[in-house]
Amino acid sequence: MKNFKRYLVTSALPYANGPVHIGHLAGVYIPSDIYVRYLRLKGKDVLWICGSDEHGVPITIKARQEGVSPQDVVDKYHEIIKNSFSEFGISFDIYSRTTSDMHHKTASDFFKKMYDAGDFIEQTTMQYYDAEVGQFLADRYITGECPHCHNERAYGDQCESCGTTLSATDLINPKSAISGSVPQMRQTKHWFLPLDRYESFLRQWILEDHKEWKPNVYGQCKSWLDLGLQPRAVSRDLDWGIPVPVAGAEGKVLYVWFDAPIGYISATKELTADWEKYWKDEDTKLVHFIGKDNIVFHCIVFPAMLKAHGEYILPENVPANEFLNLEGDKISTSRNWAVWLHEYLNDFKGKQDVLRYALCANAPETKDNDFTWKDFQARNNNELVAILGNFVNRALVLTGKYFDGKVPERGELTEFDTKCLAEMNESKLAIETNIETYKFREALKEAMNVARIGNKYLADTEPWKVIKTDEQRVKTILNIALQITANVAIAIEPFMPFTSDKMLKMLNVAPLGWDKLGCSDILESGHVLGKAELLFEKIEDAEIDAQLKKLEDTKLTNRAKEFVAAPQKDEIQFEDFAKMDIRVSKVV
RNA sequence: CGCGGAGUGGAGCAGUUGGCAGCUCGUUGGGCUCAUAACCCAAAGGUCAUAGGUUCGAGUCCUCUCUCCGCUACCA
Repeated sequence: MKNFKRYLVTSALPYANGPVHIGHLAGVYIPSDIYVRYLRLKGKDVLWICGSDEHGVPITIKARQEGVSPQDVVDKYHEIIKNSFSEFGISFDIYSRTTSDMHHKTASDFFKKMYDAGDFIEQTTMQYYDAEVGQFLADRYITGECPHCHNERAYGDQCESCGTTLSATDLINPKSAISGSVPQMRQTKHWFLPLDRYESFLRQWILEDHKEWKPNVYGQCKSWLDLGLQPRAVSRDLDWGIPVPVAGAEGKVLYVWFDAPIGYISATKELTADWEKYWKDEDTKLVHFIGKDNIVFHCIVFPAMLKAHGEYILPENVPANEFLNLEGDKISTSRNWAVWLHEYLNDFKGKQDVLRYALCANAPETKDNDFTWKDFQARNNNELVAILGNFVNRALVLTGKYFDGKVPERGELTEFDTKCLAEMNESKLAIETNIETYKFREALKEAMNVARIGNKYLADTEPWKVIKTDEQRVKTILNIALQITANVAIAIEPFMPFTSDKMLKMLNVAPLGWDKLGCSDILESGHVLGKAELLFEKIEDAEIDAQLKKLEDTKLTNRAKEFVAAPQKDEIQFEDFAKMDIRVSKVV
């Protein structure tokens, strides 16, 4: 395996048309935060890049709906998103945005360089145009009657009733989804990235050289490559975005999916003058953390762009996660079916690590998973409180009681002591291996295992009994229990940084590096410990019920909306009404 | 018959090249009493979605069927 000198980690740019929710966190930001924190603890040279994705049609639509400018929309959500991340300890080195000057220039130059090299093809096509709002319409924004099943609410790209893939021109009686007006066909010119030119390169690079990618990622790429790649438009007719930097391209901007990944580069440039070292040196390991919906862009389109441009390195891995559902239903921004981070922070003050833990322990790494509040409560009460918090409390309380809060001196170790310390050392390796192969759930379990070892150690050595007969032995026992506590603080840092911090304060020590993990001499004897406090508290049923009630209300609201929106049924004649057999009874 | 991922004890998940089915939580019984009724030990509980096939042997490979989720529509 190649030994890289530095790491460049990116996380999918959240789209700035709404706040971020638990799905974002579980799928992308927590895994990448764990990965980066781990690398930093190991003293690696690592940059972690992210920012808001602020262009594209949906933002212009949202702006129109709210009667504000697109800039107002992205300004608002950029702030909310940025704050949520910061509150949750998501430790980007930079959180930038694609409306920045640096990004406009970088993306524009990127396009220009490819344009000059003849990497695009120009094509003039006919497309639907909404004259009322003065905008060309993407297939999705056209509705009409499906030519196959005659569902009247089919979209221009697909009929959700019969599942057929459509083209907007297939629809009977097309209407603009934005204004409701009848769209006209107009001629428009666009630039296309001929992905087919990169097919053989991509086949070799992914299918041969990166067989270690996750099955969901590899399989998806293989499917795309086997189907054959088509040229893909990289421009749009829109007035919100980065203007296509070519003469005669007025009113055209770069397609949001062309400019967004370049945002990783722009943000790195903003962060450091040394940016080229991270993007252009073969000794850099580039890793993209994304959700499964982004696989094609990060594995096919963006690498093709980077390859075409010529100067950049390609990602070493793209560990995409699947999706997280909420209480059995798909998370949805439009249906408000989500746990919003800014709301969680309000409802569960100071409990960032609890959510981080619950989401990591149940992260959708191999398939879609379900977040339930009951599971959240159980994880907190049965694992964080009972195993982690309880062990730390036991070790510190016992030391306070018997030795006045000072680390006691260690005597000779028994065989059992040595065995426990050895187990702790094994945990270190297990955590490392799992993090490095993007198995964060398993890594977290191994980190928690260190606390389990601690609980078992105390249960087996029974210092509260031994103290009556052999104080020297108890000194050794508690010395080891405290060393295990210090180890726990290191092991959980990538996963629960706030808790790790609290533990360090309670142990009264400065931050410890990853290489200390597995050591049994972190705390010197005589060292005075800080004040012990509980790391976690139980979450009562009432709090969980309140959250469930909130979701139930959302469901009712949605149902009410749908009821209003549903078309009325045709009126019937009295004879038809009379055919019905209606009976009324009381359920007791 | 479009393509990809997934379907494993009550819940959530592991199972690498095919070799006696594991983990966390929950449940039951016991132990301990330092600790946030927490901790430790033990047990029960699975025909590995379904139906066939290859093999000495299949959760693992092949084929059929069913279900869920994605697949340049904003959303990880």
